[in-house]
Amino acid sequence: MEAYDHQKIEPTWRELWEKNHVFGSPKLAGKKKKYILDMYPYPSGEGLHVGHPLGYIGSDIVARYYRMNGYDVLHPMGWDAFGLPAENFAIKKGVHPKETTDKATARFKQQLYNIGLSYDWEREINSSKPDYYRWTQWFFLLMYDKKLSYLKKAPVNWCPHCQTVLANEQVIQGKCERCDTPVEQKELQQWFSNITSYAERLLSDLDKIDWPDRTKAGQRNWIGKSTGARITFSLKDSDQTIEVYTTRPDTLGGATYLVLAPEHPLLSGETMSIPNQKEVNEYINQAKMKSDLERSELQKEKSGVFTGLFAVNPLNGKHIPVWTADYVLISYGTGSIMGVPAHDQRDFDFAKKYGLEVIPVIKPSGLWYIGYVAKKWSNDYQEFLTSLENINAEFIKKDDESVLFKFDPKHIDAFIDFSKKNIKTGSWHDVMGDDYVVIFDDGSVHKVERFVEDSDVWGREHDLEPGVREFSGLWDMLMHSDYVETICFADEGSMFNSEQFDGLSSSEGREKVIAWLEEQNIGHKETQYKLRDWLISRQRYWGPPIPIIYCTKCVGDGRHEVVNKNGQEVAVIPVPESDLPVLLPEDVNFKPTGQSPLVDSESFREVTCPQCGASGEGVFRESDTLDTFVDSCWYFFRFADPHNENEFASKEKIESWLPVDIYVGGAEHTVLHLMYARYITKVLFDYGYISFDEPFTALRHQGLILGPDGRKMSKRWGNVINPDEVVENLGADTLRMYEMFMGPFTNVLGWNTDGINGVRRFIERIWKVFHEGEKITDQTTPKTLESLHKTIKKVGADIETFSFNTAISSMMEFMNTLEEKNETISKSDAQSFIKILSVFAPHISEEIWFGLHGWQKTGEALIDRTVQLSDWPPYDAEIAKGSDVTIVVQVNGKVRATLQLERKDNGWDKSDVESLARQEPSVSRYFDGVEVKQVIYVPDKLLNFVI
RNA sequence: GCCGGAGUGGCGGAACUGGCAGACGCGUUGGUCUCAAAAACCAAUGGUUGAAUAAACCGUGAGAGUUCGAGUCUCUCCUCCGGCACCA
Repeated sequence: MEAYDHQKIEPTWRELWEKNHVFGSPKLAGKKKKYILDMYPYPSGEGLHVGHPLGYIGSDIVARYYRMNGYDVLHPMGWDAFGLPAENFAIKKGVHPKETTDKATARFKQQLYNIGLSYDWEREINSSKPDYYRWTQWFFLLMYDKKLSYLKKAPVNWCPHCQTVLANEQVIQGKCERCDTPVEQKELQQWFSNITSYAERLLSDLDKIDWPDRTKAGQRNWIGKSTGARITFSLKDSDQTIEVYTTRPDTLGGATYLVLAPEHPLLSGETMSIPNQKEVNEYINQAKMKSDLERSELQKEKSGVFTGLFAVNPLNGKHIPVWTADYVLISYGTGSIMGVPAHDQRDFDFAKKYGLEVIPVIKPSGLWYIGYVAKKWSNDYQEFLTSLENINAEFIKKDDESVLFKFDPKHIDAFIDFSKKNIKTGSWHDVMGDDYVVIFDDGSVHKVERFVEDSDVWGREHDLEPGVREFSGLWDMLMHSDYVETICFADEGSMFNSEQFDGLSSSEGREKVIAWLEEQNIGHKETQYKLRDWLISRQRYWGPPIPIIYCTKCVGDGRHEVVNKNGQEVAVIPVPESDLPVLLPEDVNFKPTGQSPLVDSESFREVTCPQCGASGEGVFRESDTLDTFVDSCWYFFRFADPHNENEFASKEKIESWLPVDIYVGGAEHTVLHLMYARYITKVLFDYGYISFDEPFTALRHQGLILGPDGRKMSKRWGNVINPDEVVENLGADTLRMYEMFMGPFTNVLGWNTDGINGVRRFIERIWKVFHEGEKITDQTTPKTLESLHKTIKKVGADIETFSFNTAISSMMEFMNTLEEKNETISKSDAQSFIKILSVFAPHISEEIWFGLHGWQKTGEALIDRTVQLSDWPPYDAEIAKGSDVTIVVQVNGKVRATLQLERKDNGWDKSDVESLARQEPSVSRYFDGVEVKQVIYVPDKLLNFVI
């Protein structure tokens, strides 16, 4: 008896598979294809921990499954090898990024190889190699040619630590995604790509792809579509106007002031004079000093200054003040807003702070009244609370001293009634709704419409309570009471205080107001997106150089775009395609200076203008590099044709393999990579390069593996599990199976050393049964046969839905059955089981497979013999159903018995089952002296007596 | 605040279109083997009452509802995780 020795089995098979190119991916005419792709990794110097391969193992199983099911499968792997960590390491240690990257790549590859992943390594790609980034540069030129990439001076995100600009998507909560340094805003000339022109399609096409909900939601949220109106406000005593964007034109009547972002051009004073220019300038400078983070972190406390200007509310002609405040962002909409404090929380906070007018124009359709009553105003506070409960009041805030509540207006009379009885002398109760209703201690009831001053009410309140005397009026008092919490109503309702639009619902009103604005020629419907253009240039070294040459001599030729660069006029000359790649020079100083290190490379700087042939002074290259997300936005095309020297990939090969059928990777790429890749795909589609416009038909995210201590694996905690060690000690098959068995593929799970031993035990049992042949005879016993067919069915279905954990548990169930006394299996049925096992545990399966066939372990005829390329076994649906049925017998929905019956072709009759059930003592004992009202029967499943 | 996702034994988790809740594995307990231990194997394992492998009741975050029957459907609420967030 030969013990299971993974160290003896696994490396040998891996070598044989690789040598014989078992996992090659020819595309044969007429055969179905599956392109199953992992997000290609950044090869970090740290190497892999066991969490990294989780996704790779899952996709590998799926790839193997489809391969065995007769598909041509493309399952490649490559390296996202450009990027900041290697460069930062170079700065710190002086080792060239190329060197560290190549080393890390080799290590990664070895680690992945050791897990027995079925990649076609002949298609390996590396984004830092010239034969790859040549095409990254080509994509840039394509976008430039189609006016999709452009140079623009704009406020951009700048990371002071990394000394480079960042895309919006790389700023996480105001901080650099790499180093966590707060990001600054700088006005810089940068290369952008016009992804915003694809916003609508990027949004609507989400409907046609099979992606996780949260990922789609993340993209929708990032694109941030909103519909509303652009409204032009004219300024008092001036012919200038201010345009605002709003999603709530129905609240126009409530606009009591305007706010401009501090960066708004009007504030410079160049186009018109600003009365309070001095204060405004001070404020602008102050705002400039703040980082984005500071501006948003201080959001509780709003700030701003009055410009001295007044605008005219077009709906009611009121003169309203114009302010500037940094809660308004220049980058969204028109950079200015109308302040509607009654119906927007932010505007309300601002108005409250600066004492601006609040005019409500939307009421909540008479759905409720809001009231506030303090204990000190009531005779019996407890009784008052009980009365409130009797009218079904909903408590917003309730404690021993006071209560804030709301209730249905139909109870207003009841409220007035019990309030009258419960008011302390010298006090009053009040509620706010359609009206402001006040009930005084003498029983008089006052109703105030629209919160306007009412001398009766105000006078009485003033007389009754000393505290009231501090306030200048009714509104002032409301604003300083607990009502403030409820005065601002941001939902939809019906319009009032809005001239001809009174009585309309918000949704109707929106349309009508927009129509009216259009008639007056002072506004129109508008759609806005949060998505910004993609900033693609970086002032760093380790990336593909941007293939652009600037030439002063070509400025006048009228054929090239002219820009101002470093204070001089230059023509923008794209590097001709035949001159690609623009090689990344190696003789550079990596120190980040805020300029690309390429500036200092002599070999890089010296260039001849491809247009006019000039060189020397006045002709120079763009020294910025492309962001690594440009590398990764197209790499999945390259796998179809990785060695093509004439195109990024041939059209024919793209069409035969793409789009990617199943894409597997981390959820952290919700917006960055996945959005850019979709964008590039749409560009290629639009310009006729490809015939599809979504790159990834289906997307799945793998979960996270935490350390045994439940913390994220990290050197810092000393809880990193290295896959190399697991492979060494327990074997790649055990590692693969355990990672798939740990739990659902997408879950966050802790590594458990006991758990992996359980899987190892399972594998050893398989070895004992199949390799030692303990249970193999020439007959499969019926029970085992049924279990086998069930298992084949379930494993196949589970793989397709990424339910690997349940696939493995059904294989365990099968083994449990087979290992029961007297159960045996035939050789060919054993082979079927080994086939399905092989996608999870390829090495041991191959060993057993060869053993069952009596073949020698050699490369001879391996392609024809290997279990890896065998056919997925079919299952017999009839056998899988089983020979017996179990019918549950319930009395009033409670299980009282089960009937084990032989399966009948057309199922059991209700009457037969019922009479059998009635014979069961555990059922019939419930029938004494009661009448069975109803009997419910679900064929072959359940019988329920209702008594 | 908004948008997603999820709450099931001691733990990871099963449960198809509503139909035996807790599959499978870990852990735990008992046993076999052993001088002993480990490993391996066998058995038990949601909770309460109970001598019980009798029986009953309770059990899928909380509360209501629909239904003969709810982990699954509907409503309200709570908690946790993830993403976005002054986007007008």
